[in-house]
Amino acid sequence: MSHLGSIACKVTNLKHLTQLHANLIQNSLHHHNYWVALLLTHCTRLHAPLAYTHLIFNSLPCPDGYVFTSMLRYYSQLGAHSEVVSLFKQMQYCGIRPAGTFVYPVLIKLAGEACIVFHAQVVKLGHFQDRYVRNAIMDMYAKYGPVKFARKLFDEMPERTLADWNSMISGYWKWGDEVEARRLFDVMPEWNIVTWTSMVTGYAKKGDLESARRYFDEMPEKSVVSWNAMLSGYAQNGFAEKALRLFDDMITAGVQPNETTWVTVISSLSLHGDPCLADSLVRTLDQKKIHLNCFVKTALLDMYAKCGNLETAHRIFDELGVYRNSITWNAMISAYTRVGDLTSARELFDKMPEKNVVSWNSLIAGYAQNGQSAMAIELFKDMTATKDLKPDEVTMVSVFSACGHLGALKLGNWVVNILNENHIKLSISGYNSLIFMYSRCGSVEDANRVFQEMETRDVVSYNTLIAGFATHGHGMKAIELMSKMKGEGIEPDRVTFIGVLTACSHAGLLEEGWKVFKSIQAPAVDHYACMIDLLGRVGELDEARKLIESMPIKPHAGVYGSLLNASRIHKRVELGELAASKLFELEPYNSGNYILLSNIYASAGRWEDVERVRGKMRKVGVKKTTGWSWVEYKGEIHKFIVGDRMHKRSDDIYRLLSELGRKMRRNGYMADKSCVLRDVEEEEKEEMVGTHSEKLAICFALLVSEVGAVIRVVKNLRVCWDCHTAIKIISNLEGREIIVRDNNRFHHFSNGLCSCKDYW
DNA sequence: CTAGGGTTAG
Repeated sequence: MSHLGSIACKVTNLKHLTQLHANLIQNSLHHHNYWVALLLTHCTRLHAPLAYTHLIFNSLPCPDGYVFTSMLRYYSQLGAHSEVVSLFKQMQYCGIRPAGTFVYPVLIKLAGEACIVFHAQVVKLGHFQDRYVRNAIMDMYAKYGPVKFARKLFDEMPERTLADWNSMISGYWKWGDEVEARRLFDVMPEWNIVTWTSMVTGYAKKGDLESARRYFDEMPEKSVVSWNAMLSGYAQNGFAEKALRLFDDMITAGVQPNETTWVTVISSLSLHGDPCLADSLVRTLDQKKIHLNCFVKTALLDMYAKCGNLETAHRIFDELGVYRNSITWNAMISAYTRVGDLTSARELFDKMPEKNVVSWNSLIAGYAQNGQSAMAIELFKDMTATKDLKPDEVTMVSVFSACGHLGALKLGNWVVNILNENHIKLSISGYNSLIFMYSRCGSVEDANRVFQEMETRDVVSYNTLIAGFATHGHGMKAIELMSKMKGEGIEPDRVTFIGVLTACSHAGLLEEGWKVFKSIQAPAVDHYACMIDLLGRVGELDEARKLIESMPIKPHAGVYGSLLNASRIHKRVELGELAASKLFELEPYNSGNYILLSNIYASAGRWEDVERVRGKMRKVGVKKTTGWSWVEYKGEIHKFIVGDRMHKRSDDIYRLLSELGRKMRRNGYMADKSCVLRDVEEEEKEEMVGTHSEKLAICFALLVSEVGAVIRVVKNLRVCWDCHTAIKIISNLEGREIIVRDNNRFHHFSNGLCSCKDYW
């Protein structure tokens, strides 16, 4: 017996546990309640697999109260609520009287919403005299609410232990009541490590790291838990470097890191995405013979995934087997979405047993970030149909972004309704995504309204609205907003200047643009590209060329792209050729450059050169990028591609198209080679042939929309110039306002005119 | 036996 006792003391991992188990079987002690209860306790501590724990529990012919209690604890740790309840029933069925001291704390922690019932039952059974039980109930109210009930019990207690004070304090932190938490801390008779640590965690969760650090430094003594609290405070608030430095301090202070410490350290390191660092970390863990529990393994999985090593990540995922929890699944799902493998991500998501908000958010964000906005919104619709799950701010950020990309204002407003219905509070980044959505949906007024409503704004808020002004061609407003942000003490960054210069460019504000450009300390390549775009659009092409020649840094494709586009606007063949030759070196597979150059030749009537460029395209093997256009109608996105025949209203659309063609000719519009009715010709056989997508989308909108309503179309590329002319005519003939959003700006057509100046 | 620390999504 005594040797078993010494083995039992040394159970620090699952291998030891199975050894002890084997020893018990050898000594025929595996039907002994005492030993089984001990084994089950170890199972809880070591997060043993469910099947193994069941095996131990089921081997007992008649478990007693202690064995049941151990099993309850195991389930409670897993969060297996229904199992706890059924085990509790089984216990009562077996006639085992619940030992309040042991059973109730376990049950109560799981009960959550059912807490009042348990509270009553405990009082009825007379367990309320027990201070552990009393603390457990109070702690339950403190954690799950209403926190007022906890306070009532706390105030009515005949005597209060330190644990009661501590429960109450962490309860207040949990509900965000910093004032009350601090007040209690200040008036309580004595403090221990737990008290101090709760204060550190409380402030850290609030994001007030200075206060957290102050309490941490003032603590008379620290445990690993205290260090871990401070570490995760830094890590959770995005200060990975500070966390790692604190970890060094911890080692210097001679504190042994435990598994929890490593979890935080690994997650801080994984932000670097450095494979070498990952390998050396794993070696360190191996050298120190650190036991890897499921938390550490999940953190490692995530780290490998972020370093681009998906094979190892997946291996860990497989190895974890029954140890997998929802976080493991989520980490694996986002590992796939990060590399754009949405099929695998979706597969995992569908297989996942218990999905939570993060699972949905990961996949929705995955779709949104990989250009599948419509899918993101579909998934969000599925999510809202799931009753026991509420979207949160993170969900909204992705969905707003998706609506913005689609330019789907009605959908966006529907999402805003859901936001209000669920009383979701938005942080700065939430508001920023809302600003983005409204400005990309064409409602820069709403974007501005949201911006004005914000209590605090960051540089992204300003940048987003400035970019919104830029796409709408409001140059002066963008410049004014930049002055305003300076006035409020927020320094413009690289992105701000890109926004303002783009705005100047779209509004033709040469002088103001120059001023802004000259105010940039060390302009980046992108700023040069914007400035060259501005010079080019207003016709200062030689100035633009001079600016390129004077650049202290190597120009990139954007710079020559601006020059090429300007050459197209102002029909400068030789300059266009120069820009194009650079571009064919820099990005030979970008079809847009070939198209622009051939358009320049076409506008000069140099058809042989047009043919030559097309020949070059074929030779290099460049395929024309497929452009999509879409229209929002009744909460659905209707998407069109060149020559689309897939849409269910296709026949009607083409009928309308030819009707429009006849109408144009009757009104004297000529269909010449460079304009109006020209569609992609047979010559581009291998590619998509037919009517351009924006024309199809507009026709669809004409069919379904109410008379006189504004038509809104989004295209994911530049509106091609012949379509641009055609849309002007359509707006005139049909008396309709048509708004087309490009990949970089809004075109506002009415009465045969367009708001932009750079198309013929 | 009660109270403090952990991994995932924007």
